[in-house]
Amino acid sequence: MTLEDLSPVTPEPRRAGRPASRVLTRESITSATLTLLDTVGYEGFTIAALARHLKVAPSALYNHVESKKDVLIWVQDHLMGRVNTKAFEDRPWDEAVREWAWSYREAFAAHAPLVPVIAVMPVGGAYETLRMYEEVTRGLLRAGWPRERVISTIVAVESFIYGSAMDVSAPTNIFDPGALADDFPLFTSAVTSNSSATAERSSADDAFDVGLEALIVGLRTRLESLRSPSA
Amino acid sequence: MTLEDLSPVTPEPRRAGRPASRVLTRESITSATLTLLDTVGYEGFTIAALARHLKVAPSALYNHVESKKDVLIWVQDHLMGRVNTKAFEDRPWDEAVREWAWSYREAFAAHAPLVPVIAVMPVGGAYETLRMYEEVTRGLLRAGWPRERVISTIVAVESFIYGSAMDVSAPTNIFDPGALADDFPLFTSAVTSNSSATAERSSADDAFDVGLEALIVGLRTRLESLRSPSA
DNA sequence: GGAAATAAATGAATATGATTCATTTTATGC
DNA sequence: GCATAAAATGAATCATATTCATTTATTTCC
Repeated sequence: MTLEDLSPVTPEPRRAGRPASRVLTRESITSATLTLLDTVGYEGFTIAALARHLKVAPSALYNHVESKKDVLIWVQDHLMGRVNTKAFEDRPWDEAVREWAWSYREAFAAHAPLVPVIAVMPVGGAYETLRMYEEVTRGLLRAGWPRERVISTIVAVESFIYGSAMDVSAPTNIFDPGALADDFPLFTSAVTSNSSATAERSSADDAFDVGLEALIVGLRTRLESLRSPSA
Repeated sequence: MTLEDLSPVTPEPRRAGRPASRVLTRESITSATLTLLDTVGYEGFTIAALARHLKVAPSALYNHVESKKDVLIWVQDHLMGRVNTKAFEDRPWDEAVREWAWSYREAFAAHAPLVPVIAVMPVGGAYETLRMYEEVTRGLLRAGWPRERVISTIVAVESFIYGSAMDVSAPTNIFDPGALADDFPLFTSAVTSNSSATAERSSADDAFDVGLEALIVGLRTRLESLRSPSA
């Protein structure tokens, strides 16, 4: 037994070469990334920091991903698992859309930097993402949406969700016109009135509610007109 | 006259020290950035490349901006000048919102990487941005929107626009489920039907139209209920 | 009108971070 | 049991943004 064996802080630095049992898996990498993001945010999320959390050398990660972006893709698919689609099983479509949309925004509100990535990422191979879409599609079809209108409906609501998820991380006083207030009096007074009107919930929650309810009303009208192709 | 003076390709390398007339201005930097972005896109947009276009040393730019992000902020405010708000002057609010939203999306569709920046950027000091908001606010107020509801209405529509602007740059086959098609049959068939349904316009345009029209219908309902506070 | 301060350029570091490569060790397939 | 592939280390490498010392010109102030 050497002196090193007595030190509890530095277990044994792993020597080079393939270890007896694998240290890194998709799951361990995804989970460490989520912990790291919670701690240091997206600015502090570096390959070096992730490797440190996983107790491996940075280069070890490249046996499992091709780039840092791949890690983020794993994270985003994982987060899709938190999106609640169960109301599509047995509730009216509008209620289900409401529940789905709120949980979808919630899942990504704390991950705004992922949103631009998700928005343009092909879904092939992203299991959780496809599962989510499958369930939403099932719900809309059962409610009577024509099959060829399902995707555009989903994309429309999703676009609103993505924009709203980014809005959550905006500073509360984002609309403060500052020194230019006098040049833009109408907007300035609207901003002031808005602050007093939304004392309770956050301004972002309020706008999301407004937009989502408007979308649902509009989509209901659309569904009705699609089912009675008279006008 | 030296030999160098005869070469048309290499004018005179500017020597160190403040030049007689300034080379860099907010306008020259913004305009060179737009040209550069058109040429090489956001991946190729580096400080070195921008400096090359402007025929200055990279470090010269830092006399005018604090960071690369500042350049993007100038660009985004510039692009806001392309957003069409004139219908708010004399058209019904729903028509004006439609025109505004399409032009807003158009202005940023080719600049998707800016969207996450805009979405969380304080507007103070951004002149074109504030001007745009002022005119939208004027239009909504004139149409009878309560002042304290204007901001949440704008944010709701804007969130949809931001999400949709990112959607434009998504690959056309983004929803191809690939090898997992058999596991998600409903979604897969919806994707197939969607492709045939939107042969003419792009799928992104179609979804934007669906969402925007739904939003307008829903907002109209909301405006009516706000003006007759009976129910 | 001249000195001091400020602005705006150059060019040479510097810092950070992702990624690559050679090497080592171990597991796995035949 | 051997050949091959997988999975780790550690030491480069590379791309980029940013900083710093220096130079020159303009502007400000007495």
